[in-house]
Amino acid sequence: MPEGHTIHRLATRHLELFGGTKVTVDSPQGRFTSDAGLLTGRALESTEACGKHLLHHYAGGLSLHIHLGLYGKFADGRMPLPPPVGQIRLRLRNRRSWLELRGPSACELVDEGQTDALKARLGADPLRADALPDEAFARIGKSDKPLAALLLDQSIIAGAGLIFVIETLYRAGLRPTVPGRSVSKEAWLGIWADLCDLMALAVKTGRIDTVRDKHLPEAMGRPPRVDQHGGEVYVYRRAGMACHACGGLISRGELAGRNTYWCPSCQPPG
DNA sequence: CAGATATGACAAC
DNA sequence: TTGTCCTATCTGG
Repeated sequence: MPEGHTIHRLATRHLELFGGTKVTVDSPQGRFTSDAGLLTGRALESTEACGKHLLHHYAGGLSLHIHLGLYGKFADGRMPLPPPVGQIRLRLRNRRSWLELRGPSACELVDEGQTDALKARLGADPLRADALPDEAFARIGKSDKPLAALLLDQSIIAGAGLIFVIETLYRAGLRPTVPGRSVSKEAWLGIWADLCDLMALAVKTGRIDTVRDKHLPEAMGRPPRVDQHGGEVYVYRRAGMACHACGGLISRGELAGRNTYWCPSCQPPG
């Protein structure tokens, strides 16, 4: 679930449900109990997504910082509260709605200085209107590291995760392993624009779709893809399957402990 | 029912 | 590069 588009949707959703109201917070699991007490009774003033980080800003200069990591998940609904199931780190409610958080890698209270520090260590977020691609290119263009690793580095680009990165590289015709140094300024601007488009679409739809119209199932006479993240993609988790464009078999590799995927002929080496 | 796996990030060698 | 953390879900036996 949690790439940047998910976090941006959550920021909007949480403000809709809880903005301007005082919240009651607890931690059925017990790992956020004392902090829950500090939040209870405060009004949610605004929410914000910075890359994959979610911030709730509460009255009195106190903010809730959440990072979902690999497994984190939110659920919400209308009151009354359902009986707690599983490990609920944080539960938040007002008169009308409830919110549950499970499995985050970060769930903590922070002050303004800490939110500033967080933002300072993040790179450009393709989902933020004010983001510019130049600083990222300054780092990519002088690095020997694989391009996929550079794009996943949140201090270079904030918010893109494995699916967006792997799919964007497919669409650019570049292997995940090409060194950053080998990417031209023009190629980089194309990748950046594509990330902005794909991620903005995902914010609208709530799923990651990267397949161009001419390669969609309807156009290609193939069955639509049904799986966990739900979108139509070219290569992510499609190792051994046929490339939608050329019919060749998709490859899988490993990069810093994560799976990478590419089409050997659509993304030629070097 | 055990084991593997997951869209992430970090510390420690 | 390896290990660790967090939780749910899917796989195979």
